[in-house]
Amino acid sequence: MATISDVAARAGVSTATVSRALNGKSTVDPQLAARVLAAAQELGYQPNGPARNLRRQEAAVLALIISDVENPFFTAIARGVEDVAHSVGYSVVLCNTDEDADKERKYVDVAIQERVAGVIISPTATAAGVEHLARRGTPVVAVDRPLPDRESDTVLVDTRLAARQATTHLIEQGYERIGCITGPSGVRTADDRLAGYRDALKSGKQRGSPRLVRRTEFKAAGAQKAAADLFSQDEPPDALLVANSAMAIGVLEALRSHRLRPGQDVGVVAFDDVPWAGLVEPPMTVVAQPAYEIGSVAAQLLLARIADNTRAATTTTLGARLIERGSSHRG
Amino acid sequence: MATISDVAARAGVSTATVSRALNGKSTVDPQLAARVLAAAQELGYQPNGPARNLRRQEAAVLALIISDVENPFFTAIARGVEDVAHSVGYSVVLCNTDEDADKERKYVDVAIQERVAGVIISPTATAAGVEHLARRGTPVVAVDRPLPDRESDTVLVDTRLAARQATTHLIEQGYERIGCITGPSGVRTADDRLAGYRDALKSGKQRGSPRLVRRTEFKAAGAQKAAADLFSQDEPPDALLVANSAMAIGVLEALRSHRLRPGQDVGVVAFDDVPWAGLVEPPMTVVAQPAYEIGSVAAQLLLARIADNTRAATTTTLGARLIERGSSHRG
DNA sequence: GCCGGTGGAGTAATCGTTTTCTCAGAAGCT
DNA sequence: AGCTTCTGAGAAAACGATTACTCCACCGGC
Repeated sequence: MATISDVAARAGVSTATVSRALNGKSTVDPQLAARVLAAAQELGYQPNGPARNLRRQEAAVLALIISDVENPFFTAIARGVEDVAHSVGYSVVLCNTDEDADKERKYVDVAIQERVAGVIISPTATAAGVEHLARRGTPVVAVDRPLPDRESDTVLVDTRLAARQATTHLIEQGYERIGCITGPSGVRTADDRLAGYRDALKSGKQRGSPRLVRRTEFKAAGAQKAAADLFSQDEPPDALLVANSAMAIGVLEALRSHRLRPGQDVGVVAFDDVPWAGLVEPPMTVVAQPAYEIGSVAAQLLLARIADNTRAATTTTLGARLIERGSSHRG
Repeated sequence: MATISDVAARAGVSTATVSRALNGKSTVDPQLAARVLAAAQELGYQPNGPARNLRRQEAAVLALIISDVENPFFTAIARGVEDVAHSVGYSVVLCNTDEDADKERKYVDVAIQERVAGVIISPTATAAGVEHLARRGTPVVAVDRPLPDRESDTVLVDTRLAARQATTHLIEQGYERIGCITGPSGVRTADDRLAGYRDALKSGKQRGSPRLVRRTEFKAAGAQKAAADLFSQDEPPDALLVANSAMAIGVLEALRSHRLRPGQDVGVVAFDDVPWAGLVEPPMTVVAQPAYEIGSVAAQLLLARIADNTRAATTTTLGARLIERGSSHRG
């Protein structure tokens, strides 16, 4: 593997000049620069990243730590981050925590060890290890959920309001026993969606009941059980607010096996506008979150903070949009 | 940020001893080792990755270069890779090429520059830049599609056979004008699925026709147009083999807008068993590919090759499974 | 008692860049 | 002409780990 000194030798200059020429730094005689470039080309020179990062004390890499690669919401965020990052020459490393505090801690440590320039994270309930980042001074942006204590840049969706609007929509459609299936207690988005649901019931003069609420992992299997459980009660719900798209799959399966038709028998609104939402029968009413935008905004904030870490921490709250389809209409 | 010499000073030993103690190398007096560990703990020491990688001439990182993070098939592969890699202490960097040769080339260069230990890639049609990897001696495993000329470890699905079986299934169900919507020419999986489709027609004594075949990007939008196009012909197809799940979404949308019922009017089989396949009406018949297994096998092969680069290149071909649901039955 | 072997720890070289000095020569000014 | 200023390029010092050597002390065998 060719090194910078091979290039220097071939071009008949010092390594310092090669470095300057290749990085377009300061002023190098154009003729020399051309010679250096040619030499590098001929040797197929690829700079040694670790050496560069060691010297620079920082890698042009952003770490994106999310809780589930298989959730379309997070992959859309990833795209938003990537597009922005790449446009300014940063690479993105995607890390998958599976909502597991140990994995999260491990990835945070890897991020620190590799001296990434910054971290975008959707923290687990405990936000394990993020204080290490703070200690080291690595810029952090939280997405989807805020960090518990640390103040940092944060990009959120007003998910409580969105949940409220979705629930209000169900009330307006005439549903009278509206249930809610949301994520684990302690996960902020899960709590917020539940809170928004309750807000709506209260202002809609409906009485809520713990018997209409279930909490489980953000997965299909858990939601299916929860829904089955709800529908085998004496007074089952006639509508459901579902906190994400994986859960929606479980709920729809449960409805099917109970021979309940979405819309007709049980109104359904779920979070996240997945591509297949329009294909089920009837099409599913959803709360569309601006996932791509979350990612791109987060990346921009992170880059700004990398450039200037003295900026005050900001919180950006984006709006969600209710997309009405058949699953929330009786007719 | 604490360095290894800070730890050494605090423990009253040399940096060499610290390094040995922390890496569990050779023999260090247990008492000393304990002192070192304590010192590291107290200082919150995190080794400097770039420095280590520079010296070791290799990073404990695998690059996974795929063509679409939003495709569940590829995210499932990613999980397979991750699980294996992490179990032996490697990290995984996920890179998204969007089927774009330039991005692919760029990511390959990044992988080389960062001196990753190995690369798993689903190459674009041109496999841009992979020869750089070969030149540098970086181990490579191809997944989903083979590399054009380079011989390397490869993990494939027998997608041609799967397409043939799926098409034969449609023939057996009594469909008589079976069409095919597949990916761009030159993409191996797209070509193979088309070939398998033709194999089946031939042995089923059905006459194929170019008017029943459409090629487009592996995306919903393209497939929707293609399907709309097919159905507005004089003699439209009465069944379709669809080459991936994103395309299936486009096809189902097109069917809906033409008021054609899957199964009843038009038989449908699509590749990839996505979670929502069972939820559409009627449930969709699919070809389930062992995506997670592709990833885990690929990671194992890569790790083996990292350990011993003299091994002969192998090709592993996994089978796919047809899951029959309602969309391919008339009744 | 001497010598080779060995376990355990320190010294210092090394990885390949970037970047700070340093310096030579050209150019500009009076 | 003599002085400063400026420009461009080289020499060499980092960056922080790993590891090949070296060295010391101790042990056992003869």
